[in-house]
This record gives sequence, C-alpha cells and structure tokens, in this order.
Amino acid sequence: MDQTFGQDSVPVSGPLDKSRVWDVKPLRRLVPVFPSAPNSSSSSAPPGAAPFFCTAPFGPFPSEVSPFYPFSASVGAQGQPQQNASFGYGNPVTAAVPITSFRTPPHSTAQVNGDTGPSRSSRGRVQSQSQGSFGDEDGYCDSQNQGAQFVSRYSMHIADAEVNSKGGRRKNKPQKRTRSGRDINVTLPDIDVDSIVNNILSSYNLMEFDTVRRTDGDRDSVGYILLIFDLLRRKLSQIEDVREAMPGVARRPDLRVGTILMNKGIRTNVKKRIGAVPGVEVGDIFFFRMELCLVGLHHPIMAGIGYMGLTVNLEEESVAVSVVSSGGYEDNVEDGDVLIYSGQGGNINRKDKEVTDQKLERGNLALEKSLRRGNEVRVIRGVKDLSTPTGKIYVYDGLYKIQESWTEKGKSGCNVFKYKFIRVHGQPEAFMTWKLIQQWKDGISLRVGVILPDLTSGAENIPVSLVNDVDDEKGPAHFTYLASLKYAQPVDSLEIFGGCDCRNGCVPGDQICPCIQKNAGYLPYTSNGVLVTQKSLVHECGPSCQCPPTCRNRVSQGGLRVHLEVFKTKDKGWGLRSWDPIRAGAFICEYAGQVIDISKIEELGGENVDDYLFDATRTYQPVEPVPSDANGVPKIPFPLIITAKDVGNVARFMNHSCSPNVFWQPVLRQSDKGYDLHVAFHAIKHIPPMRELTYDYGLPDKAERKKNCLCGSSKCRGYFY
DNA sequence: TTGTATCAGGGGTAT
DNA sequence: ACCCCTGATACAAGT
Repeated sequence: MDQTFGQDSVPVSGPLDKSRVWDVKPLRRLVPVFPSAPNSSSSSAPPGAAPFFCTAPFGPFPSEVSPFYPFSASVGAQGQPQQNASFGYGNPVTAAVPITSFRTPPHSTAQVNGDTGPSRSSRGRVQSQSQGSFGDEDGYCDSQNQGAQFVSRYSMHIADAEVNSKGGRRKNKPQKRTRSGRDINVTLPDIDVDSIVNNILSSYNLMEFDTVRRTDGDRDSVGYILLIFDLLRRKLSQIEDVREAMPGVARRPDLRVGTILMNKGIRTNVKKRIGAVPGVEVGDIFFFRMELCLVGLHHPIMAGIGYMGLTVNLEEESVAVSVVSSGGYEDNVEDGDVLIYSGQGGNINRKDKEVTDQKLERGNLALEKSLRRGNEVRVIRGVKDLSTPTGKIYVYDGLYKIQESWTEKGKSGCNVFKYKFIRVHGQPEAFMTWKLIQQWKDGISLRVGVILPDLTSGAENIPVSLVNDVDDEKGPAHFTYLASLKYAQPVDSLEIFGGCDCRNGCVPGDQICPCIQKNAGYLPYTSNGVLVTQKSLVHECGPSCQCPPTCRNRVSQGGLRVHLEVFKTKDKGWGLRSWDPIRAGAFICEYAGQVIDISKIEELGGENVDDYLFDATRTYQPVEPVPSDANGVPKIPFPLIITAKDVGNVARFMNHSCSPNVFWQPVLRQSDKGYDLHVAFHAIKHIPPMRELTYDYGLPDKAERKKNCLCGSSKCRGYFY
C-alpha cells in the first residue's frame, strides 16, 4: 500500500464557508495529467464563486424530470429474472434461478449430495430422507420447530411464497410429527439450502474447483471463493430474515455456507504450509473465520493456533503455521510489530469449567517447536469493529517469527503460556495502518498531507478528507459539491405509485408492502445495509412511502457510511479511498451530478470531452466471477447519463480499473409524480482501509476518445473511456 | 460445527 | 509380532 505521508500536514480547521468553492483540479482521467491551474489554493475561495449547492439526501425531490422514454415497471418480469444470483453486471444469468423458484423437487437432494461425495452433513440428510416419512426437511428440524405456533407461521409463509412464486412448484409435506407423537397436517415450506447453493453455483459453472487450484491458489481463485462465499451467505441471511429459524435455513449462514463449500471442494490452499499463502496478500481483510479456512490462510475453524505435522530426520513434530489473535485471550497487541500471544487451553474461555494451568500440548507444543525451529508463522489479527454483527474483522498481518516463550500467571491465577511474535521485516503495512487510522480519528496523531478535513463542507454526514501526500498540488479543480443526483425534469411515470405504508420501516417478509413486492418479494438489503446481490434494478422506497428515512429499503439515500478521502495518486491524478474497511456488497456512495440528455453527449463529441460522465447505457464487463452466459447488458428503465463536471460528489473521483473493487447498481425511487433513477456504488469484495476504490467505466456504443489505462491489473485492457 | 488425537480392529508382512 | 490403514469416538476450541 502506498504509505507516503508527506510532512506538510497542516490540518485545516474551523467551519468552512458553504458558499466557497475551491479551485481544485479534477483528475478523474488516468492520463494525461492536467497541468496545474495557476490559482490553485484550496483555502481561498475565488470571489464571485458559485454558491455552494447541496440537496438533502432525502429530498425534497426535484419536481421536474426530463422526459426520457416511458418506463414500464415490469422490466424484470419481461426480461430476465431480477433476482439473479450474480454479481456479474448485467448478466442475465438464465441459469441463476430467481429466489422464489429455489425449490427442490422431491428427492433431488440425494442426487445433489451424491454428486459431491459423502460428507458429514450430507450423509445426515440422505439418511433422514431415506427414513421416508418425514421427507428431506427433517434433517434440519429441531425440536423447537415442532410446536403449533411454528406450524401456523409456516403455513403463512407458504401461502405468501405461493403468491410470490407465480406458480412455482412446491412440495406438500403431508405430515409433521410433534414431539408427543401427534400428527399435524401441515404444509412445510421447502427451502433447501443445498439446492439454493447448487443453483447459484451451477450458474457460475462452478460446482467444483479444479484440483490444481485447490492445492495452490492464486489471487483470482482466492477472490472467487470469497465472492461466492459472501454472496451465498448474504443470500441465506436474506431468506433467514424472512423465515426466522426455520428448518433448512442456517441460523449461522456463515458456517452453513462454509461447510457446503468445503464439502464441494470450493476452497483453495487445502494443503497446510509454512509461510505465505498464494493468492492472499498482507492486509487482506476477512469477516468470518470460515473465510480464513476456505482460502487456506488458517485451517482450524475455531481454534486460534493452526499447526501441521512435519517429518524431519524421521522424526515427526508439529509446528505452528498460523495464529489468530482476536481478543479471546489476554494478548498484548499494543505494538504493531510485536504480538504477545497466549497459549491455548486451561479453560480460559469456558464458563462451565474450572480454570486450570495450560499444558504444553497441541497448539502450545507446536508454537514451542516453531520457536526452536524458527519457522515463519502467519498472523491474523482480529480488530474490533462495531459495524459488523460479529464485531470483529480479521486482518492478515503477514509473517512473524516467534522470539521467545514463557509462562506466567493469568488473571485467573493459573499458568498461561506466552509467545513473543516479531513481525518479519519488509512486508507491507497492514495492522499498523489500522492503528494509524484509529489515531487520526481519535485526534492522537494527524493525517499527513491533509488539504481539507472535509471537502464536502458538511454536505455529507461524514467528512471526506482531501489529502495529498505525494506532491504539492493543492487539490482538484473547481466543482460544486452536491450530495445527490439532480434531475432537470421529472421522468413521467405511467403508473401511479402511492408508495408503501410501513410506518416503522419495511420489514422482511411483509408480503403486503408494495416496495418489497417490486423487489421480487425480498428486501434487497441485509439488516446491516449490504446489498444481497447485484440486480438489474433495485426498487427503493421513495418520497411517497410512509416509511422513515431509516427504512432498510432506503440504503442509497442514507448518505455516506464510511470515512472517505480524496487523495492524490502517484500517476492517476486524484482518486478515492476509505479509512474504514468496506465489506463486500456494502453501499459506498451514489453518483451525484446532473442528469443530461443523451443528445448532449453527441454534441460534446470530439474535443470537448467530459471526463466526469457516468453513462449507464455503456456496456459493462460483468463483475467476477463471470457467469457463463453473461452478455453485459444492463437493464435500466431509461438511458441515464450523468455529468459531474460542474456539480458532483465523491464518486466523481473514483478512477477506472479493469479489475475493479466497486460496481454500480441502478436504483429506482418511485413516487406518484415520477421516477428517480440513481446509481449506487457497492463493494465487489471486502476492501481494506486505504486501498483505492475503482470501478469499470464500461465501453461506449460509439467510439469515443480512448484513454490509456494505468490500472496495473493483470487483466488490463490497456485503455478505457 | 470441525479438526485432532487416540484407540481398536483388520489385514498384510516379516521374523 | 509388528506395522499401517481405517473407522469410531471423544473432546477441545481465540466461531
């Protein structure tokens, strides 16, 4: 990571005049770099500057909208299933089945499991199925689901599902037996996690990983696996939201999906190894232990110490290969390059057992051997993060060596092993960057190179820093900050849409809510505001809905959620990155600016190129993993084109990359007056702090001026538009 | 929930 | 008698 922090950091403080416009330089293009403007001082506003313009995130919405061609609300219905389970942009994914049709034909589960070889979980299911009378759900039933209460709830869900699935097949479960042996006539919903997963996986042509990649990963395969994992996990969460604790749906989707992928061999670096893991880079972040497992960074699913047997001179011994320091024990993590790691065992973390001295066995023994042997050990540091449900993010902090070990009395008074880990030199900063950012936020240390602490002057709910620690350029060229999209005229709506009536916010599973119905029956976002899957169109609640701004179906209207900074890149002008980690699917920002007519572009043509165009009508490369039948055509209700040349938000600084980490999602907000189509940016994968945010600018229909691409990706096309 | 250690038993081979 | 492999089982474990 680029960690050049200059010396001339003078924090700009105090309230900024909102009418001020600073003369800064736009460099969204990669090449060529603009020459410096003469009066490029960020702190002095030129006289007669345009007034600062800002719209509140929730409206009022413009009453005038441009007359694009009428949009029929049935885009999804007439075209591909909207709920395609793919991140691939605009891929129709015919093989990806809409969520409402994820239904298992009777006995297909056995088939599926048979394909993938025996495994503990699948064996259990097959067995329970072969018992006959209960059908395949029983493998997942637990006692709590057998009461009459649940029965009635299920029936409700089924009725709802029926409405929603438009004739999708469903099995009838003739009988369900209660614990007391009483038989109840009940129709169970047949949500089968395995078939959901299989449907999605087959749409990717990815039922299994080839052996080579399973043994040794690379960047692509690691990315692939993590993408699939989180996509499936979000999908399961989405279903679980609607059908609480029902059989067949995991209460811990992460474990459930992890198990399935492990059994299917959709994992990599399966063989344990000492040292670096191919495809995983220092600084990579993870949100679940399962992810560490799937990419081969740390094999134990729970335990903190990973070790392997090593035979040297006919003598076999266990050596440690990886440790996770996540706060379960009393580790010392104060120093960024040193880690005092506690040994395992001794019932330190068990409430039901008496604390004892730790023994020199298992992981402790392996660490001891690694100390003697001097082998490198991978260190994954757990970082507190309140924005995640688990409250933890795992940061891969690279290789360490164990310098010494000792025992000491822990808080409980029993002996605890301690191991002193020293970070191997010459690795990119990872955990250190996190500590640094925390210090910037706490005001303990100053971010070097800050030109403006908040270039939005309060237009956003979170400040956006303007930073240059590369050279002495004082900022991008003048523009007016606007937090949202500005329509010149309303887009006429043929359909009268009064909005929903969910006064406390739209609730998953509410089959009456028209907004949820428009999204094929499911809220498009998970409970923490993460987009479940890329869709041809997301229908958000609009101005005429009764739900509050905090409604789960208004994610893109809620403004920024992470602390962004506009920074000067080494060779691509200005760029955008985040101080906060961003998880896959999370909303980042929308593309603000002025909506313009398509004819405007043609006028521009030739010389007067607008470098701040967002053109939704371009052809976009599908986001990886590439589904087999992607055609790259987005499904939007009208040809949206936005210019952020004079007026825009942080999104105008996002550079192009041929291997992007951000994608855009069309979002429709509807009212009785008309339509507002917005462009929302979401993370493709987990993005560590300070990594540049990029998206694919797409390919225009007509030849426009090409620019040389400097994204540096192995898949770089060499140019972009 | 999984990974790991441990043990019992079967089958093969060497002494 | 011994080794190696396999399956069963118990149990620990920084979810």
